[in-house]
Amino acid sequence: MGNSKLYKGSLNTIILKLLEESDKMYGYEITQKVKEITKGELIITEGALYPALHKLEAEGLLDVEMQKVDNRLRKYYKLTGKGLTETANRLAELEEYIRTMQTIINPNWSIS
Amino acid sequence: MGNSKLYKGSLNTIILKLLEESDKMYGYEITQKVKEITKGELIITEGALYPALHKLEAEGLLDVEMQKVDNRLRKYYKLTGKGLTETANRLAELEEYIRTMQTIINPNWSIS
DNA sequence: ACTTATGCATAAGTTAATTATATATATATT
DNA sequence: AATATATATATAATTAACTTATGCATAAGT
Repeated sequence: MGNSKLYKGSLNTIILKLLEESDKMYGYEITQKVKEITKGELIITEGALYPALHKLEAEGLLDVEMQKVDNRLRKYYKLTGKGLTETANRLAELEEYIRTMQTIINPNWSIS
Repeated sequence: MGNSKLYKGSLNTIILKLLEESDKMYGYEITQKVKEITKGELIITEGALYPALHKLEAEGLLDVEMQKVDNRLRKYYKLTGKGLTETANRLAELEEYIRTMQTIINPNWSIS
């Protein structure tokens, strides 16, 4: 993922947010969607994505539904009730993180 | 650090930015400064801080200067020329990261 | 015929953290 | 006087989230 190490730790949040928006998605679709909306800035590799999806499923945040399209297998993931709640939590954490980091970048504390 | 995993990967950037502002600082001072400016949101633990400082030094981004104050040892760190350049790069990466994540949080792409 | 795109999966290695421990002096509290 | 908290640095063992590499399989483009 990404060119900088900062993305480490944010993959789960990204997946959850996308599923909140799109109801259900399959793995490959997620990688393409992220590439599209970030204009190529963020590339989700399979080695990161699939283990992450499996973990979120194991935690009860996602439900899976298999489907065969054009003779190719797709695994559609969607948020569970628990997953929806957790998505809100993760997004709040992300916003808190961004606020904190902007406090550090924008040092009004150096003037005082 | 922090309560969420998002901070993973941003410690180096934080250290570099603080040193850019304050010229020279010692480890313990960094932990206190971060605690202060983030109002307790972000706690830098020693186990994370000192290895990070040593690594930044090994990479040639920081210079060290020992000093004894009140019979206690302090290791003051300051940016090298290379470190100053790298600080700018890391901050640009951080801003790019924040922009990207805000694109994902703020999904105008779901309307189209 | 060959490459690229679609689609999922896992194993080995890396790295930045956490957690725990260690040492030592100074100051505040009971 | 004894004890706890603050100041100051350090490292070792473990964990977690990645990267990199590999593997399989079908569809579409050149």
